[in-house]
Amino acid sequence: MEIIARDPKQLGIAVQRRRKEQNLTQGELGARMNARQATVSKLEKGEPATQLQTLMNSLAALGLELVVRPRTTSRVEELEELF
Amino acid sequence: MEIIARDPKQLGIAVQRRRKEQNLTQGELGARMNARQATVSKLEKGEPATQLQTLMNSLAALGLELVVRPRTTSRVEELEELF
DNA sequence: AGTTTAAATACGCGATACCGTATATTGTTG
DNA sequence: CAACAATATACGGTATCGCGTATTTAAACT
Repeated sequence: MEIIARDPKQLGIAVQRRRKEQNLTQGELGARMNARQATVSKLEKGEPATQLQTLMNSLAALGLELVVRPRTTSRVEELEELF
Repeated sequence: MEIIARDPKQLGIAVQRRRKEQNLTQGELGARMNARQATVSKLEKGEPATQLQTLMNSLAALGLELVVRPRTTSRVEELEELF
């Protein structure tokens, strides 16, 4: 399932959802990414100062990846670039 | 254009590519996201300790968004989950 | 209700972000 | 090659991470 994330909070939700799908606790996920349970907690809560490394490690541990793409405008999928 | 990012470095590359497409300097992008040119520089270089906030602000300023999805396995696009 | 498991918080610590400001490098162009 | 533009680094300062360790809430289950 794809989740669009435009802020740290949505990223946290995506991580949490996936973690639960795999029936992992924060502690177990933390163990797989060499982070503490408390760190996973903050990440899932959408702490904006979380480090990129922490996010990417969690995604790797959960078998997720990111795609960077132009913002979709929901309505017109193919909106033209400014140039 | 979509860019798959599995680590901070690839994220930095995605940001930089987009910034150049818009003919912006690091300083100009920084101004749009309330960050210093030096911060943009580190982000684009893939500094792993960069904060999520910094990344998300840059994406917003560039009209980009993230999609979180299961890792693609390149070969067999539809590989089954363990359960 | 009471016990156990999980998640959210806390304290001190070392490391590093990002800030303002500034400079050193590197690139580009005439 | 000179001159300017852009990027990479640097210094002191404040803030916060993530760490180890631990505790406090909050959930879940018998």
